Amino acid sequence: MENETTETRGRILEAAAVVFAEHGYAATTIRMICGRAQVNLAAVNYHFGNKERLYREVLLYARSCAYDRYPPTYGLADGAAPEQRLHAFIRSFLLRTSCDERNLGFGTLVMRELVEPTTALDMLIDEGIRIMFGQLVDIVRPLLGEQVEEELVLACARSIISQCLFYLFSRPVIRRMAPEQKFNHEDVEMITGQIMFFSMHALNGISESRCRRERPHA
Amino acid sequence: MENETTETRGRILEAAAVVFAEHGYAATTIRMICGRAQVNLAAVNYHFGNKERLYREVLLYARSCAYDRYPPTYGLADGAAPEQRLHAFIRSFLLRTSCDERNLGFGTLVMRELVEPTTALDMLIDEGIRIMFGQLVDIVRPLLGEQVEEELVLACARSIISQCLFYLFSRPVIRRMAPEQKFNHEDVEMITGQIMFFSMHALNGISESRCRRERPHA
Amino acid sequence: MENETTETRGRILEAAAVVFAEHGYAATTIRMICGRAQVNLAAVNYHFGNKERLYREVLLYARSCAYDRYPPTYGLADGAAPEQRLHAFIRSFLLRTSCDERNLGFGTLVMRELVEPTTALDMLIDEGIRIMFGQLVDIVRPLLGEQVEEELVLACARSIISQCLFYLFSRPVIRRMAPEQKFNHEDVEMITGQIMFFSMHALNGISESRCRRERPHA
Amino acid sequence: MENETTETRGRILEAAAVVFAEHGYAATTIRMICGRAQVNLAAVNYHFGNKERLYREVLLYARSCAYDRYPPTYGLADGAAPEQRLHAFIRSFLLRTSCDERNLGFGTLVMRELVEPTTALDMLIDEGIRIMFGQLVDIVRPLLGEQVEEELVLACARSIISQCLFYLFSRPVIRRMAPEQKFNHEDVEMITGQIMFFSMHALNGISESRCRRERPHA
DNA sequence: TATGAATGAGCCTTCATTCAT
DNA sequence: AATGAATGAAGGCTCATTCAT
Repeated sequence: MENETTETRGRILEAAAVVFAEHGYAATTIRMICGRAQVNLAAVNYHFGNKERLYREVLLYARSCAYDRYPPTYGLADGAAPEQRLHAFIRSFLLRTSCDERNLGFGTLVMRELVEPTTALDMLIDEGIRIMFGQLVDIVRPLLGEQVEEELVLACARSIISQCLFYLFSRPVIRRMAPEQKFNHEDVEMITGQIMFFSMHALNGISESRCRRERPHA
Repeated sequence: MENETTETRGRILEAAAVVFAEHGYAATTIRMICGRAQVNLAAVNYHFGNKERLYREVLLYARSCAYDRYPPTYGLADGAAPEQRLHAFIRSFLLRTSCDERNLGFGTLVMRELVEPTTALDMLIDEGIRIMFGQLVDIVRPLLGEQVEEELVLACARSIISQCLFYLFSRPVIRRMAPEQKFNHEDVEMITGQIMFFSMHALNGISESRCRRERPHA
Repeated sequence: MENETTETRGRILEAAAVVFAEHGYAATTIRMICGRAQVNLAAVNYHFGNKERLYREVLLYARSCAYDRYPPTYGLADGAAPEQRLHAFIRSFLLRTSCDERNLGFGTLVMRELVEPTTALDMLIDEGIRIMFGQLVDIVRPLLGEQVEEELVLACARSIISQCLFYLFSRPVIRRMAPEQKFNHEDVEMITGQIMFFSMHALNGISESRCRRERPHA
Repeated sequence: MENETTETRGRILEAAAVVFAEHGYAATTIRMICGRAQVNLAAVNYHFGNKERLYREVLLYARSCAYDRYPPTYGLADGAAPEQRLHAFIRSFLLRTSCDERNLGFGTLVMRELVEPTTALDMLIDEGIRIMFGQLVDIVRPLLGEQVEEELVLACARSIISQCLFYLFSRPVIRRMAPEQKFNHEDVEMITGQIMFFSMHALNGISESRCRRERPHA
């Protein structure tokens, strides 16, 4: 065959991503997935072995879809300044984890994995989260000025990434408290601006205060 | 009698809070709860009607326990300055949602509810989250200077609360990436400091930039 | 309650013995058992934990039923001669393992366990088969005369017990080759006679030949 | 071509014999067989129609293998005396049903069929067991002297064959009670000797007692 | 001739819930 | 107030078999 994966296998994968994202691993039944994918109940077992292995493949599949669409350098020209790179990082992060259907629920899946870790979390950390956080650290470091302690860089990176995660985790709350927010693309631009606004003021403030301390008599 | 709750009922409540926090609503079985509480399997349905109603009562119970121990003004003298009030807010938030057993898993329970909302989330929002967030907004507003738009205050409050939530959500990841972090009381003090450091620089920077724009010729 | 076991539990036990004997462990479904016992499908799990534990209890239950009805000394007066004791041993063995319904399929169950051993076989050997065989050895020994080597006693005991087992294992064949055989009580008496006839001639012959060898000049 | 069986078909047959012998008909899955034979999962149904027909062919195949290696006259010269013919019969029976791999589990397969008869048992009886038993009867008859009733001959033949079967059926028990027994070729010679010893004493004793009764005044 | 893909049936087990006491 | 017994529903998984190629 030309296509390396069966059509059935692909249909299961797409359906499973949506259902797992919507209901979580435990509450998702194989029957739900097969019903949505319009395939036989035993197909999951045939193609993936069992529910858990299907879940792991779904995580990888959704991640690759989301990252292919929105890499951390999304919309960024080569040789961009650190501030622009931070902007692109935040924006692509939000887009990647938004509930756009074509992300296959990637954001929600990871979020669920954080709250109810399975063995798949180690996989996500080792092959994704660690790298992603490292990229952020490399972006933040030059923004803090020269010779800044690594621990401070890490703390600032955490403060920034936490603001991005907030719009992932608090989506249900915001949807209830402010239903007019839709988290569509315009909202993402606005939220990116707010996070940038707050964070750049913080980083600049920190950078300046360290300069003053460094050269107090200047 | 004043204490309308029997001992059995109380034992179920305490056991259920821990088990629900550890395994989540769906993965928790009534057998687990009754086993831990050393009561009969039918006791849950007798005292609480069904699993869902027990869960709602558990949320309320855990919240009241955590809030009683760590109110938002925890360790704060009357008439404190805004910056001190922000410090107390952040610190009490972290302590309240830490995994100290006496919090009965309150932080984890809320976090799970965010990821897998049930009808109980509305209850939590209306009777808790909204108030808590309002308190933060009232603390942040004066820190941003006079006549600042409410939308900006809200955005800053979100940026601050998101940093507090981060240490709740990313606990499993941090536990894997940096196992030396224990989230005990010393860690809370340190984290509070980091969040304050980043946020005060941001708030001060924003405040200053607005002053300059307001009175450019001064 | 007065009766120590529930009625449901007892009904399951009796039904399971029959069905396990008829179809074997693997081919027996819990549905068959519950259907026959007229109880809910989950009752097996409630009362016995799982299929395997039920099976072990069935083995013990059927054995105690069969042994209570036909102990190795069945129909034997105290101080009987060795030949009479052998007769009683063989007869009670055949009766115990016959397909009389009140034996709850004990013979068939053990036979199946021999062919398809599970962990339950160790239990049967340690608590039953070993003792039973030891009793036979103690009966055979005096029949072989004085100072006979133990290995010879064991070999003769095996030859005798094998004839008893034959009517257990070859029942399906005999039923097909000689359908007039019913293995009812009269048949058991006749078969006992045949086994005794063959075996006593063998034992007597062995005993005599050893006497001649011992005292060749006598 | 002369060899109408393909290589795949042959591989399945050999693998199936071993697996059926080891696990029994019900517990054997087609996956096990195809896995062992290194053929596609659908090959069984393609070559044999279904599991049951494969099983029947396996029985026939294993029997022909075992009988070709160890015919009832194995190691016997023409015109041998009845006692020698009995010795050869017993010895070849034990060898044929031993667990030597080249017997393809024939003994175990027949034993399982006795315990869990399928329609294949009729086939085995009509085409094998009946003939085999008739041969034994013809050997035993002259050993009992002249003009002996046929029913007595049959009973003695049953007593002898039962001793041979014993070492087939009680293998799991013996393996647990006396693990040093390996049922290799030396063991077969020894066991043959024991069965002969016991049985010849019996047959001789019966024969003599009948002579005495026949000619009491001699 | 041979196979990868797919399927429908069924099994063991678990669970929340209810009932009779 | 509390409990042991019982139940109906459903879930994950396995299996023999079939189909299209």
